[in-house]
Amino acid sequence: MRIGEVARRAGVSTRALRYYEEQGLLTSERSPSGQRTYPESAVERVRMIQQFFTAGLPSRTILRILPCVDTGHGSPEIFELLAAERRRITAAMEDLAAARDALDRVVDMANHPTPEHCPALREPAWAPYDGAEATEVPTGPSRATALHA
Amino acid sequence: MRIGEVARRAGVSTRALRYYEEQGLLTSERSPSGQRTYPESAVERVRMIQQFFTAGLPSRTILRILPCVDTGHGSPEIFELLAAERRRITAAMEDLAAARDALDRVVDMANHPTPEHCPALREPAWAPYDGAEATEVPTGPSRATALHA
DNA sequence: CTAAAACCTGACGTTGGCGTCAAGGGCAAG
DNA sequence: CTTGCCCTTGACGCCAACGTCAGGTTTTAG
Repeated sequence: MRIGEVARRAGVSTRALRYYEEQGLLTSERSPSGQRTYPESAVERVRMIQQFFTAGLPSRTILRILPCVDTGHGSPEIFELLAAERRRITAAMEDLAAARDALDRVVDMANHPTPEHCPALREPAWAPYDGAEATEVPTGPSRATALHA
Repeated sequence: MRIGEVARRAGVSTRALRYYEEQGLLTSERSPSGQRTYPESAVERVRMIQQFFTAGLPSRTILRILPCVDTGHGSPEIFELLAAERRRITAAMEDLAAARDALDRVVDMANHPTPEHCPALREPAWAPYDGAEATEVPTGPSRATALHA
């Protein structure tokens, strides 16, 4: 299998695959003409790599984990690394949950304008912020709708 | 309150606070000599900003959310933005859970060196990931069956 | 045979949330 | 007055996972 098919099937760019190889995360055979050739298992390997990247693991960490995946065993240091990353992930999930709840609180506050749930109405602390400056952001007052997230 | 105390109490650097101000996320009065002065509420505000950053919200998005926090109401676009970010966060949590489970599988694999549980030595896939929908999604895989309530 | 894909190797660009000097000003204590 | 700590603006550095362009080769379809 050549690089393009792996990329399509794994849902990444060919650039990413070459980058993974550069980082030592992925190996490839070469055809006589120099083109990369991959086994079927590469697709899954790439998906796993992607999963780890998505979870915020840096490539160097993944590089240390993958041999353990390949061989099926690892040193105590690797186990500690795995445990540490697991803790990091758990902490990140808690942070995300907290931020999500914060967003929910914002929505609730906007839906129920009661002073009890609305610190902005209790204290005039950040209140002098509202009018002139907060609506327009960087340059030129003429751009109304350039927003598309 | 001056910048140093806000920084200490909010657990960020003074550089970060100046950066927030530069991005329009935080305002300050100035003393006659030009030093920044903050109200008590700034500490809480900074913590909220940090929480959003930790959750992966870019500063421009936070910039659009904060006025809603301040005033207690927002336009429909803001509500859609909040909803979209909430979905992003939920998806990110699912990705994290999937990666965590992948790590757990690595550990299990290393603890039980039986070929049945060792995909590196066998054929079958080792993730609840099915390659069926691997057609074309360039930005971030975030598909996971409901494993979180 | 030819033209379009697909592939190759560099190599520079991007993005964001700061860190980190650099060079100076303000202000209380001794 | 001077020491020392905190503050100011400005500007460059950084890191990581690629995107993207350039310029050339290989494979494939017609």
